[in-house]
Amino acid sequence: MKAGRRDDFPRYSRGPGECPEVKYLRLFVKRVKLYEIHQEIFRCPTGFIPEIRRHRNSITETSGLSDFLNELNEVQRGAVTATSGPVMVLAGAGSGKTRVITYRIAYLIRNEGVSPSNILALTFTNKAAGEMRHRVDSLLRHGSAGGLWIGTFHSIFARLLRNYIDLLGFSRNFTIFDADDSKSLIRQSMTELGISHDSLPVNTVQGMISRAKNSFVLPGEFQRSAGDYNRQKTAQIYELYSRKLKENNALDFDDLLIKPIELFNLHPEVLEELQEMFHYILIDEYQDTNRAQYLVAKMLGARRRNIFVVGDDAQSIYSWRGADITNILNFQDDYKDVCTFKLVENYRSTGNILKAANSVISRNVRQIKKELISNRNQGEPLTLMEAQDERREAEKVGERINSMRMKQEYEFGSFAVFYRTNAQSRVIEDVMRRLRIPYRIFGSVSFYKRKEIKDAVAYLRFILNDRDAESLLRILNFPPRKIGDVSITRLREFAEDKGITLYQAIIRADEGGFQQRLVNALGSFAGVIEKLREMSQGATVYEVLSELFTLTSIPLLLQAENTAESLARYENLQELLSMARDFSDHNPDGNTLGDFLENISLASNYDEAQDSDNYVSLMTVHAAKGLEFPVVFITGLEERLFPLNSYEPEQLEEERRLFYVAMTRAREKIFLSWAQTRYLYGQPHYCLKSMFIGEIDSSIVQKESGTYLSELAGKEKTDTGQSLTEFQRRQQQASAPALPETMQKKQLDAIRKGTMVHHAVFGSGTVLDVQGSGSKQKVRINFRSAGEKTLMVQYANLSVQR
DNA sequence: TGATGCATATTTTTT
DNA sequence: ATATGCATCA
Repeated sequence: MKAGRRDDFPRYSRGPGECPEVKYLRLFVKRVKLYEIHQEIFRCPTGFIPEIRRHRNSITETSGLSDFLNELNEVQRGAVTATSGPVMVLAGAGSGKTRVITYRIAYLIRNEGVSPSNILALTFTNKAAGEMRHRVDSLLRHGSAGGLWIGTFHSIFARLLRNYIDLLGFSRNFTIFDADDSKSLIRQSMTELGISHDSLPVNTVQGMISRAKNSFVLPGEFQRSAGDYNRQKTAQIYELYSRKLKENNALDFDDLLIKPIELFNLHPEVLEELQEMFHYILIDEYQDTNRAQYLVAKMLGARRRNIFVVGDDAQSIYSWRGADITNILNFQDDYKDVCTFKLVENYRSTGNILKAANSVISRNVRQIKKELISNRNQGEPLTLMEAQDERREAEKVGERINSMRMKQEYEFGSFAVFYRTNAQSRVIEDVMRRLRIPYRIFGSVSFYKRKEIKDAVAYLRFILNDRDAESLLRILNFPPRKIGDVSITRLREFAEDKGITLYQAIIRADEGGFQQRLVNALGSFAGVIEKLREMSQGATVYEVLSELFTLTSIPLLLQAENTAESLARYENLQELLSMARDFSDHNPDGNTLGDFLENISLASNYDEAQDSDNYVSLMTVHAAKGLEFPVVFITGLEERLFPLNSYEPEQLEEERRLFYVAMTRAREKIFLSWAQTRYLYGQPHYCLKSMFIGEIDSSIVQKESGTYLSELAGKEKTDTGQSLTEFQRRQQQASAPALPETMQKKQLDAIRKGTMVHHAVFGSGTVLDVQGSGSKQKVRINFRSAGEKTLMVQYANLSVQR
């Protein structure tokens, strides 16, 4: 993400008297007309006189804006023009959320004379940031949005940290570690601490650390509050991991959010400076903010309190990543004088689609009630498709796409197929290919996560930051230089002995008493690095990368291998090369190696711009958020898949929101589908229809035969789950009798630590421990009469006791 | 040191 | 089914 120019950034050393506000702005107060639209929709404390800051030069031009505001409905207009003090906009799906933010920014600049560089707009995705910038740009005269701070939380704070991080003991050329890098560092930390990866999986630790960071719990506090054994171990790992990050002069994604908070706490003068900088703060997708983001936004906005948040609690689907739905639910408590606007007029979907979505989401308890109102016609009913298995399901989807494309005026690009888990995409993909339907999968392995790309990028990273040992280890023996694990271990010992970094050890390898062959290899490696580093001072990223490829012959090696895979990798490297060239061309004022790397680190695989080709879109429901399609297929609507194993009410509510997001993507038509059996991890499983199907108003759901579900109400009531409460349904499912032979394993998932089980020979006992999974799963059980035994789940024929 | 087979673990993942 | 990490052998 590129936003603004580096040089409009305030220097830390600059005194407060010189801040831009004093230079360009003067203050005056204006009474803003309060919009009295449906009291419920818009409430604002009475007697509230907003303070407005204006740009000296544009005070006069207020009239030209009326046309611009006419493009908004009343509530939207209210949200755009209430420019002072805290504002919350609850924007239902398809209600013109982005429009409100962009118009508000344009309004601030054009009408209120705010300087763009005093506005900070935070988003979650690069795509959203890009779109926002683009739309603001086209609302304003070209160029007048320059200096605007629009970007993702991560990219904006990465930029801020580049200027201040020396205050925290990092240097400004820090590397941003992605999830893989940090996993590997965590793994290292665990090994050093002698903590077995089996008893405490790396993924778990990574999750716990990330969650701690997202909640702004630092290692010290984590340690203090660590209750059980695993958490205590994790506390140690967290501590060591943080130290290692510092040694590497690296920040992980979460650090980009919490380091600013640490910085502000330690250096209030920096915070003040930024508070003087950002007069207006706007946050998109506020329901997805985690605690760290919440804190940092609150700190930045504390002085002027011009904080504007847009979100929809019903679309909060990232709680498992630390998003804290209470941030939006409690916004009104945090800012007592908040103006709240509810956007409920939906411009996207037909009446039936909204009716369906409303009927589903209304079952959630934790929510801010709001019902979307359609301004379109009723449209078609939803269609429910049942298939024997997932293959047949995919075929039905494909056949529908083909027939609708023939009959009606839909093109491939009108269709989207959603699924809950990525694993489901494979079959769909197969079938699409067979039916010759052009498709595109969103969110498969990210370009930047591919090995060859990561290797090349690791070189670039290391050139910039020679403390980045993670990258160093990646490239030291790639391409192979006969520097193996043994040599690396020795090298590390040598480095530790001398108290120098690994790279310094490489440079001084001749002092280490290593084999001459190794010294030579290390020397030639260092030669490559030094040469590239020198070059990187003046040359473009493209030139450095080309030189890298020449010096290391990585592309040549791949070409020589001449397998389909190696050639694909070769192509990817070429792609990287042309990306480097594009980058230099498109970012004339920020195209250093560091800029390029930051861009790569913070890019994601969902960012790719939609090209003009005409294809069906395949993606997970998560990836679909923020998009819309005329026709939507929601597949795999089965219990334990969608909703995915969620017995806790909170999780179930999140699954329901996810389903809500899926439905509200559709403009004209929704197909719901489920399969009676499905392969899961290579094992066939019988499936039950998802409870969500039964939650939709049955008068607008048609079977393929054309019968409405409401007509079947008497016969199939229990089947659709409609007459059952959620609780009853869960109960029924938990005790679902006699799943067929192959299904038993699934049911045995219920066996975990503490479960009471019964065994034909040993009698009853308590599960102490579960090891492994699948057909090799074993359990350790303490039997009341027979004592402790370890049994294979597969053969033990255990039954769960309640 | 590199290649090969074996065991293991598989939600979602804006950055 | 499939990818990934880990241990063992050539």
